[in-house]
Amino acid sequence: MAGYQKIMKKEISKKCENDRDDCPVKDVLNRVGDKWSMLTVIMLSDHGTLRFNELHRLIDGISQRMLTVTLKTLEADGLLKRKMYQQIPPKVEYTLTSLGESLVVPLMTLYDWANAHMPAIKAARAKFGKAAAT
Amino acid sequence: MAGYQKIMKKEISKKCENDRDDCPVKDVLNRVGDKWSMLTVIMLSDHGTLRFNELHRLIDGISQRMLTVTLKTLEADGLLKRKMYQQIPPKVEYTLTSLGESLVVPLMTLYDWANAHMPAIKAARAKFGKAAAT
DNA sequence: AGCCATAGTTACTCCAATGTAAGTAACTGA
DNA sequence: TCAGTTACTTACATTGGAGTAACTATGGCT
Repeated sequence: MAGYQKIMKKEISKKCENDRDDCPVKDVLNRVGDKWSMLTVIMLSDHGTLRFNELHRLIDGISQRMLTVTLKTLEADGLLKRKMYQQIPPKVEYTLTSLGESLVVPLMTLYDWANAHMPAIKAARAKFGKAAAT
Repeated sequence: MAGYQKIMKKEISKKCENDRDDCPVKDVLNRVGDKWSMLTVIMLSDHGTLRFNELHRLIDGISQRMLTVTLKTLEADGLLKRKMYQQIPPKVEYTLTSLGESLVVPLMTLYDWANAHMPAIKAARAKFGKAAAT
């Protein structure tokens, strides 16, 4: 393993050992790891700007409540911005901030890893299931 | 944004739109995003090989049950391997597989991002909290 | 008058993840 | 004889994230 990664490993471990309620990775994973945030970020990254109901239609299966909740926490974290138009019927547009766009990069890395190693993981699961059944 | 990323973005969106229950990123996030998996992987990555109680002491706050559950799912996914020694009292050693080690790399990317942008996120939260209180 | 649309909110339920506490088997040292 | 060790398992309680459905306000359309 490269020297850089060795140094980072030490650091990551130290942070999470001593400071476990304030570990930034845990914090970020709590956001990104929920059911809808990542999908929302990806949709906005792909389509640029979207209205509430456009997102609702695009993200298959999300309820109105979960969409508002997800959008609110993403907005609170500064990952997207809301633009309201004072008109009837209401119109609100959502767009990723540059912070939100920058999150797409590490997400991509994770996507690459997941995509590359999914077959290995599925094989391991199948094998484990068989071993447990024996 | 670079061409490579644009292509990846299209792909990630397509996968998650059409195939939402089999999106590999969601699957991986479900594992990595839980409360203890990432910490366990990091500890093992840092220390190489650890016994059950060594992990228990190292991961501050984890219960025995959660440690066994976490280790079992990580093992089922092929991210770590168990080595049992048939002796009394029992001795079991846990080590990351190469698959598990490879997961540390994207985790590092996420860590870098989280570390770099945490101040911005905290600032956004503080600002949002104030705006809501008004 | 009645229905549709937008962008939500409110009040509930439900379930899976997590936590707590105790029990298990086999041996060791005091 | 009895506590201590290791690596768990089992049963039960709790909690927070997610789901469902109904309700809100305003105006346009028919």
